[in-house]
Order: sequence, then C-alpha cells, then structure tokens
Amino acid sequence: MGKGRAACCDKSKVKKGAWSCEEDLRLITFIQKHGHQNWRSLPKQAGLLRCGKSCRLRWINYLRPDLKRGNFTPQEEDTIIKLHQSFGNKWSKIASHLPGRTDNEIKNVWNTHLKKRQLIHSEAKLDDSSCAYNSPSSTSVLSHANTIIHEKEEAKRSCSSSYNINASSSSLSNLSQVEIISSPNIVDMDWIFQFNEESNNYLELTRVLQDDGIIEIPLESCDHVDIWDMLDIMDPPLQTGQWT
DNA sequence: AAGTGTTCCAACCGCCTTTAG
DNA sequence: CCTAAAGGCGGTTGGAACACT
Repeated sequence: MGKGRAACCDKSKVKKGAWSCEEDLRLITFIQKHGHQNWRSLPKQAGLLRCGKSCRLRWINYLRPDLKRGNFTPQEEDTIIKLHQSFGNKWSKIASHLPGRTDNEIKNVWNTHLKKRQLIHSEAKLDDSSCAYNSPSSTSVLSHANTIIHEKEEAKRSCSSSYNINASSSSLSNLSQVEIISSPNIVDMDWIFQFNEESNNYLELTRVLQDDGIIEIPLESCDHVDIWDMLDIMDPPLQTGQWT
C-alpha cells in the first residue's frame, strides 16, 4: 500500500465527462435488476467504464425514479431560502426537506437564482427602511419584481426539450423495450430500442418517422434524449429504503 | 451573421464521515 | 481501538446554450 489515500479508481481506465444514452441505460438496467449495494464494483458489473462515484452521482442526481423533474415552484424556492437561513450551505440537509430534489440541484438553484434574488431583497429592504413613506410600498413592488423574475426564469426553462417515454420490461423474455415518444411540439418521430440481457447489449435503436417508415440509427446518436421518465414507469429496483 | 460575454448545470475533485474487519 | 475502504458532501469548473452587441 502506498502513501496517502488510495484513489477511488484507476483514473486512466475510466471515462469522464457527460454520460451517453447507452451508459444511462446500462446503469438504469443494472440498478433495476440488482440494486446498488456496492458502488465501487457496480461499474465493472454493469459494463461501464466509469468510476463508482460517478455512477452514484449520475444515479442520485439524474436517473433515480423518485426525482421530481422540472422547475422549482415558488414554494420550493421559499423553502430553500428559509432552510438556507437556518442551515447555511448544508445542501443535503436542505434537500432532505424537499422530497424529489437533490442537494446538487438545490445548490445550483441557490447559486444561479436564489442568491442573486436574496441580494436584491436585502438591498431593497435597505431602501425600504430608508424610504418607508414611499407609495406604493416597496414590499409590494418587491413582490411584483420577484414574480416577474420567477416568470422569466420559468419561461426560459420551459423551452428545454422533454420526452414522454413508454417502457415495458418482462422478466420472462429477458428483454426490456423502451419507446421514447417525442414531445409533440419538438420533432415528429418516435424512438425505440431494446436491451438484451443475455447478450448484455442493445439490439437496436430505431427512429420512427411518423409518416415515412423507420430509419435505423446507431445507439450513440441518441445522446440528447432524456430518458429519466422511463424510470417512473418501470419496476422499482431491488434497493430497499431510500435512494441515497 | 458573426463575435463576444454571460448564465447555467452536470459532473468532477478532494476532504470528511461512516462502516467493516 | 485501529485502519482501510467506501460512501457522502460541498466547492468548483468546463462547456453548452443563450443573450447581447
């Protein structure tokens, strides 16, 4: 054993950066079937060239089925602000009060939106106390401004693409089929692919144009597809208790 | 239309804590 | 109790997407 802490994995042999659609599916399929008792050994068993920590992070922050996907509501944002006042940057503690939200997500929302808003608030409060006789009240102006900020952020975020996914899996056939149906206002096509557990590989991925038949494309080309909805309708994994 | 600046978030890094032997 | 391994956490960053000039 060398000096210091051993690396969690051999950095030269692991892939880094954004996860591909195939990697996501491998991870999902593996956890659905086997759970995640040991993150360190999981990548090898699942056939992933990733560090165990990376798999854990990907699952917890993005793939696990109990995640509440989508924008934070004003209520959730208020909760974060209040909890941050009591806990500070204890993101996991804050996340434990917001079911379906991850510490990473909350941290990002805080750093990108709420921190700024808090700053505006505290500055406005200073103005409010020095110009308390102004009408309409600074508080109502502030509240209005807050609503506008939130609406702008909502509009911006709602532009991101989303997909509806139908999934079916059968323990008898050793085959999982997932059909990704495009969002109606984005593109007019469906995606279908199958994972064969015997060969431990994907049999096919097809892009189905609604009018023009089927065009086969390689699996790697589906990197942009959001697949998390699939988890909502698949069988629960063999993991007991909480996801984290 | 092109170039530049800004925002946002997924993912990484490394430290701390917990657990198993 | 001690040690090493694994899990958990918070800070940071790379780069894609978007906004502005």
